[in-house]
Amino acid sequence: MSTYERTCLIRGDGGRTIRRILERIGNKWTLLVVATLHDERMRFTDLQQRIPGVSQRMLSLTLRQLERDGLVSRTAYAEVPPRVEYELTDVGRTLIDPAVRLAEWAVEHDADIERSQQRYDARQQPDR
Amino acid sequence: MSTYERTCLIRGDGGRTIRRILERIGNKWTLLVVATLHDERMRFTDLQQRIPGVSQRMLSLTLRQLERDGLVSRTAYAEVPPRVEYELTDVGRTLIDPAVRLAEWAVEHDADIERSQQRYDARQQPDR
DNA sequence: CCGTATCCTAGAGGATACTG
DNA sequence: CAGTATCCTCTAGGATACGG
Repeated sequence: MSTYERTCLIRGDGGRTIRRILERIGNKWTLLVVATLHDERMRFTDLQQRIPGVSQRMLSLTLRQLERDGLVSRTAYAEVPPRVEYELTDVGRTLIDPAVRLAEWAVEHDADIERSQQRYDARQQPDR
Repeated sequence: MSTYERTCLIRGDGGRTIRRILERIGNKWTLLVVATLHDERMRFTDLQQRIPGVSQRMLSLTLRQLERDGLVSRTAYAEVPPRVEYELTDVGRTLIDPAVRLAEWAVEHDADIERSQQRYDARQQPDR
């Protein structure tokens, strides 16, 4: 597959594909939830503890969306107190690899980018 | 590198890395601009024509951010009328591969996800 | 031709309180 | 324990108009 063909995956349909995926995973908590669930089933509270800063509301919304998309499965046990466990589905697991690639890119180029920003800002705003 | 270690790239620092990259490329037009520039230098107007739906304002903002991050270089020629050309930098080019992986994932699983959503919605909202 | 300035709106996401 | 409900704020992004 040529570079050109591969790039067409991004802009082929006027960007609809890439935009859909970014709407899905581009929000604040989705990839964090997926990564945290990567190797074990987990309860709501466990997730909240392992994902620093997430509120009940946002965790709930994120899980609901992931469940709707079929990336996460939810199992409720009829117990008292209630117990609910979440885990990645097979499809959900396939998301980890591309997500990690992106994270690798980020780690690898973070310093470059920060330096570039500083140079840019220094040039643009020599005042103050 | 184990799956566990790779996943740590995502949540290792409390998600800061993945969030930074998503703030960078998770917006509406960035990846589209990068993909469009993948193989040739291009003028502002060319970009606008090849990216359906982008406004002057958003294209301008997106290019400015990409320039600041060092992913795109901007060359202005002192002519009348003015001519400005944009192209990917070396760092910018390295973003294409992980972005394409993500797009591949999207294409591959889009149908699955849509079916899952329909089943979910049918279960949740049998009313109306 | 290549932008910036201004104004506006929808929705993402936080804080807090309440419930089966 | 595992969530909803409510309220609020802030900003991404669209529309439009203007300027070098």
